[in-house]
Amino acid sequence: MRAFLAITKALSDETRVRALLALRDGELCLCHLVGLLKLAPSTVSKHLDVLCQARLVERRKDGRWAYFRLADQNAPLAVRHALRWAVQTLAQDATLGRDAKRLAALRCCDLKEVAACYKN
Amino acid sequence: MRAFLAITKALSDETRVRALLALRDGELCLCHLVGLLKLAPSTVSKHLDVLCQARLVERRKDGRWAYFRLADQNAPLAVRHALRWAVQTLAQDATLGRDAKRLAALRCCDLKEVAACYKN
DNA sequence: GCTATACTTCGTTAATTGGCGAAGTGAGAA
DNA sequence: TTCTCACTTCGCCAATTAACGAAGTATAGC
Repeated sequence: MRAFLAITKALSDETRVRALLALRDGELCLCHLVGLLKLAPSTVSKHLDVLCQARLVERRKDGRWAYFRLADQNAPLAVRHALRWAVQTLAQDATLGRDAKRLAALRCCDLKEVAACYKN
Repeated sequence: MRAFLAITKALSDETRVRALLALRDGELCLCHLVGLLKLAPSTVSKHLDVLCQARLVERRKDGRWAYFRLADQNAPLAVRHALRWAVQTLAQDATLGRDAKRLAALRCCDLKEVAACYKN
């Protein structure tokens, strides 16, 4: 029950769902997600932590950068099924479609450039 | 996205999950659920309303009694998949197992007897 | 009609949660 | 070793939410 509720709570916030689905096409670092979601880095970091606690997302540290990616085959069955359900259900979502376009652009940028989101 | 979040929010509270899964073996009236969950009738009614809004549960009025049952084949695909996922994932849950036992007893009782939960 | 009853709605309260900026951490650059 | 920078943690505030009891609604029985 605990693991189940961790998953449903993680999926019950639009910002977190957008962050999660943004990882469909491969890993991103936090500054990518900050650029996409246009929220404070601390806020985005916290959301990603919730997704990691639920095991929907995995974190990888590379130097100063933190990369996030969707859970893989090693994740619990409940997590994999939840991911599949979410991706299928939201396949046609308009907001996520717009996000995907913005992300395609962000992915092409140099990391240094993307990380300019911190320069305020 | 709106429908998706309605489902995940509905599933993100333990009380609601217990109420939902209690309906696995057929419909129940509110007083059954009040007896199971041991919460105020107004609280349980509100939780069931959230589940109905998400279309996970359907409500049927029969005289003074309100019966609730799981969504059927007419429900949206997203709802049916969510239900299947929840039931599968929580198949072995200890709390829900205990609930099932208590429910088996409650189902045998006369409705008048069950509705004694209002007599406080 | 009138009353009792099963449920819902409303208003309040306490706890949780999402947001922010400031301060802290730790790895690479200088 | 000192500084910079990407990120995380902390403390705060506003908004949301789960809980309750009281009041409202509607139906069965007298």
